[in-house]
Amino acid sequence: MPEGPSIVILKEQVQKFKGKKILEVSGNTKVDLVGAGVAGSKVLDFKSWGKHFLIVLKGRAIRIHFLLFGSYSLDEQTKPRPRVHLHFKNGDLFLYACSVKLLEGDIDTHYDWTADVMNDTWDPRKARKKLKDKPDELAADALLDQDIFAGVGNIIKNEVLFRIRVHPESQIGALPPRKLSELIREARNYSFDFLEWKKAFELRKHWLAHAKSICPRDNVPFVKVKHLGKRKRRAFFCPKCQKLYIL
DNA sequence: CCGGTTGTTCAGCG
DNA sequence: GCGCTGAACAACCG
Repeated sequence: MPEGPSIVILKEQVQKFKGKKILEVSGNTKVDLVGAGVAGSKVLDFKSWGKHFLIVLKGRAIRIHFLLFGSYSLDEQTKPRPRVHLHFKNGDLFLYACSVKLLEGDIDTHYDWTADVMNDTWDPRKARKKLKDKPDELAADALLDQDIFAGVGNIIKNEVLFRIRVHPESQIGALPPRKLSELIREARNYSFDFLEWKKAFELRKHWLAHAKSICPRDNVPFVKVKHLGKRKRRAFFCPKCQKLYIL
């Protein structure tokens, strides 16, 4: 369920609850939403920041993070033990196996929207500046850094690196300026491709590197690393066409 | 039954 | 306080 584009889809799907009053709240979250008086308040907006799904109320927001296994359903409860269940006059929102937090105060004080690769205000120059401060960082780790590329997950990471022909263990500081620009540009571009493919239920079909075994460019077997970089995530890359840049 | 995963946080240590 | 490591958590699939 994770990765930024999936959250953007969720945000679109719950639009019918925007402006509506939460009539009832329940679920097994440890956050005391009932005691906090969430029932009775109106949803002012739904927002997303990277992989965070935000239910904005007056003066506060419920922050949902689906981690690896989280999921949701609309109107029908499809799984046992919802973490959060919001009941509206015109339907229901069920959130399962997610992390829940209550953010107090203006939502804008909690988030830098320009760091979200899917956001209208995404600022590639800021990303570049942050990357400049981490020359030793591996390209694979940098792409997963939510302070720089909020919303990018492991699939997007692998696909972006394949697209721009960069080895995941390349160091950021060793990338030629043009390559660095490509990395930043494709982190956003691929996220929007991901969004469209996911909406069409054909995401996997478009994977060129992630979970694949042969490079579609030159038929060479992909290298598969189980725990690559400091974030120790799965990596798939072509030893032939993805260049290793080292300082 | 076991191993693996589109992710993050926190305790424990040096 | 920092950086690193491993554990913990969660649900489902093959």
